[in-house]
Amino acid sequence: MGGEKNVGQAKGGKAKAKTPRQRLSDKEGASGGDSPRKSTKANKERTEATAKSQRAEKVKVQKKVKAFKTESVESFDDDVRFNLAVKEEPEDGDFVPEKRGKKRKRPEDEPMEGPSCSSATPTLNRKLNEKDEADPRTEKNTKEGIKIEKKPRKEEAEHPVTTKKKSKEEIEAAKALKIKKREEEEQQRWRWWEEDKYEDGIKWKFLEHRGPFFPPEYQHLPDNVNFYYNGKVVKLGLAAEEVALFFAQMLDHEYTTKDVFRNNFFKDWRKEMTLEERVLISDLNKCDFRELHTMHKEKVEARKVMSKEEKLVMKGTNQKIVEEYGFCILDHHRERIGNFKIEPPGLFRGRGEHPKQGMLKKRIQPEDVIINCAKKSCIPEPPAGHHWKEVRHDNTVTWLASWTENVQGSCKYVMLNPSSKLKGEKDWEKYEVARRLKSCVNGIRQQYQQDIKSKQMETRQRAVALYFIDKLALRAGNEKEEGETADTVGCCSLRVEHITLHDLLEDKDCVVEFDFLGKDCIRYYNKVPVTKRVFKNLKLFMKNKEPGDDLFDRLNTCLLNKHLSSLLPGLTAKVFRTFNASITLQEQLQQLSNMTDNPAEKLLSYNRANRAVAVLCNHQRVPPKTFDQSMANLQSKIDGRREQLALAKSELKLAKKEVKAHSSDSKLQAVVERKKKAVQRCEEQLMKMEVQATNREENKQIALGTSKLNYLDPRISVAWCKNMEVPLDKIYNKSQRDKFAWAVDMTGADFIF
DNA sequence: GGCCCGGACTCAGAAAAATGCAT
DNA sequence: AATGCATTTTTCTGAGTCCGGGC
Repeated sequence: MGGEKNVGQAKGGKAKAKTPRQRLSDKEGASGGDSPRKSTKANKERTEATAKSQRAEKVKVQKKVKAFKTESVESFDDDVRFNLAVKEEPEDGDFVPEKRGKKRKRPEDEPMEGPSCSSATPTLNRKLNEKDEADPRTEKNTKEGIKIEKKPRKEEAEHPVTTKKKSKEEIEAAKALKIKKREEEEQQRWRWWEEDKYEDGIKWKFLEHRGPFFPPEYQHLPDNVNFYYNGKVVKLGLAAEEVALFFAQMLDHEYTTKDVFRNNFFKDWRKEMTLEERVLISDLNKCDFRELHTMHKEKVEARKVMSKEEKLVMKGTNQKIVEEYGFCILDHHRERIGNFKIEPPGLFRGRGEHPKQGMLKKRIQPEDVIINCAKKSCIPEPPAGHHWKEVRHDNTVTWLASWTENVQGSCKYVMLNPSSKLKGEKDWEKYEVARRLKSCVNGIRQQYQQDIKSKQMETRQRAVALYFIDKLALRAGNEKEEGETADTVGCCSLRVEHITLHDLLEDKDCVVEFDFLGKDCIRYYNKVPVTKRVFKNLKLFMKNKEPGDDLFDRLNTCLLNKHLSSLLPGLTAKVFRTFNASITLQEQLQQLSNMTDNPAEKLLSYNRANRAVAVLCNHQRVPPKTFDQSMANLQSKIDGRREQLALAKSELKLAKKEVKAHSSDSKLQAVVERKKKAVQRCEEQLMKMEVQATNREENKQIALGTSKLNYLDPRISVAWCKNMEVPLDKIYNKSQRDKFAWAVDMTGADFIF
């Protein structure tokens, strides 16, 4: 689990959320910070391991990818990313589709009038019913003008795999059908990127959905499964029993060994008990959940070994739920909802040393849920006997339903799938802002270099922070309320204890050593040479401060972002992350890949470029438990193949000899050809496996997904695929292609970020 | 007029589920 | 063809960022 990786080992003690007024000026003495949080030895060792391999990985990537981050001491100008010549490109500032297709006007009737409730059956329902009879994919428009873009994800269920054996033709036919369907799907896709945008702030004109899906109510345990307290069977009431089961289910998890988790759980559990239960059960250590735990494990196991038929039935019922609740109608188009299921109750699992871990996350009732939909739409029915908290019709927001979660008091939303217009449009815009930054980043960099010399302390701090955000792609670092969350920081909230200054380290001058926990308690460890000016300023910022004091005591994200938006409308700290990630990908792809490479090598290059970004953004993962094993397996496979290749080669030699001996025997010639082919095939396979091994090893604790999904302008990848003649599905899987449909459609080989 | 608080949205890794692949 | 394991994809929900409204 995540926490294990990094939790609590980075330097740093307690969070010290300060209001700006409370902040110390750099001249005033600082109040005493608490002693740094102690970490267990085991934890520490884990950290070291992580940090070490992280460093190793960095070195590796740098070497292999020709140092995307040069460790140059002189100045940041030596950083390759900073030297990027701004290429002249057509200014498409106004967020306009780049090519393909003229703008298509929205059909006149489209905006306002949606389907209305006046008809007997709700629109969504009717749509579904129709679907059963006729293939809706063939009908472009219904009476209401709703186009069906998407079929349920799993086509197979419509054509259940029969138990009869399939002939080759059948398989072929199925394949062809699949391809055809994909094409049709593609044709029916809502090409929103070719339409005009709505006026500012308006997210939709019509929205209809069935409301969220609620998890089933809790059922009592079977009679033969018992909870024991102090060795005696105790029959718990429904409420207490349900919560007990939450804990029992997690018994294998490290969480249940943590004091904070156990205490929070016990406290909240007792609240769910009857008076009697509460009197009796006063010590968690005397609780025996083992039977509940076993039952749970058996249930999981049983699900695994279900028969094919049972699995199919399950699949069918799930599909029905998705069909009914998983889609909405937004401005005449059927769109997939992202999280239409209400989160079931359970125990809160925070990341890292979260002070609230183990608390009870309560069951959400319809009475807690606010529904958002169009006035003229068919209002979703609450479950029988219930009512909604509120039904509103706010088209300036994108959510369909929301509720307040009890542990942190924050809002939760039901929103659309990444493939939807609402998400896609925003995504596109994000990359356009990043591209705008590209065209003026040199000026901004010059300015903050100047600002570092400013007389104003605030300006200097802002400049240094921005330098870090730009150079290291750090997050902004909002202030957090102390004691409410795990102690993590970003750039603006860095504390003195999170950096160490080295005048000289490993042959480099002015090195800043970062060591802190970032988002999700992922440790950031990096040694970075900086300019003399930055170094001197850091020394000054740290003067007379305690380890727990803020490094940038005159700065916060609000101030920083205000400044940034004055430089370029829409510019915020996080745009730098997007920009630097995307530009790094583009440069790395340029440097690493060659048209003459074979397909496997091209993919390796892509992955390496992606990896360079993931390293930059510090996207980590826990190496899979089976990593070493699977690596060894692959290696032995490689060895096996090598032997095979050697054998094939010697056979080829022999055959050649034969041919020489009995010159021009056509049969023997054929044998030689066959052997040649065998050798070639062997070589190819060996190569492929070796590349795979390299890729996997380099990827051991780097997570590529986050950057691919959230930071890399998909148009870079699409253009690369076109240039390199790599099929797009080698890079993006189905849902990624759906998410980036706008980019796939509009991007040509000539795209430059 | 600034600051603080909460709403709305993006981004994040873990875990579950599905799929692929070897035997 | 069935099984079992590895890998990939999807789901889940917590953790950030940023902005605007109200005081």
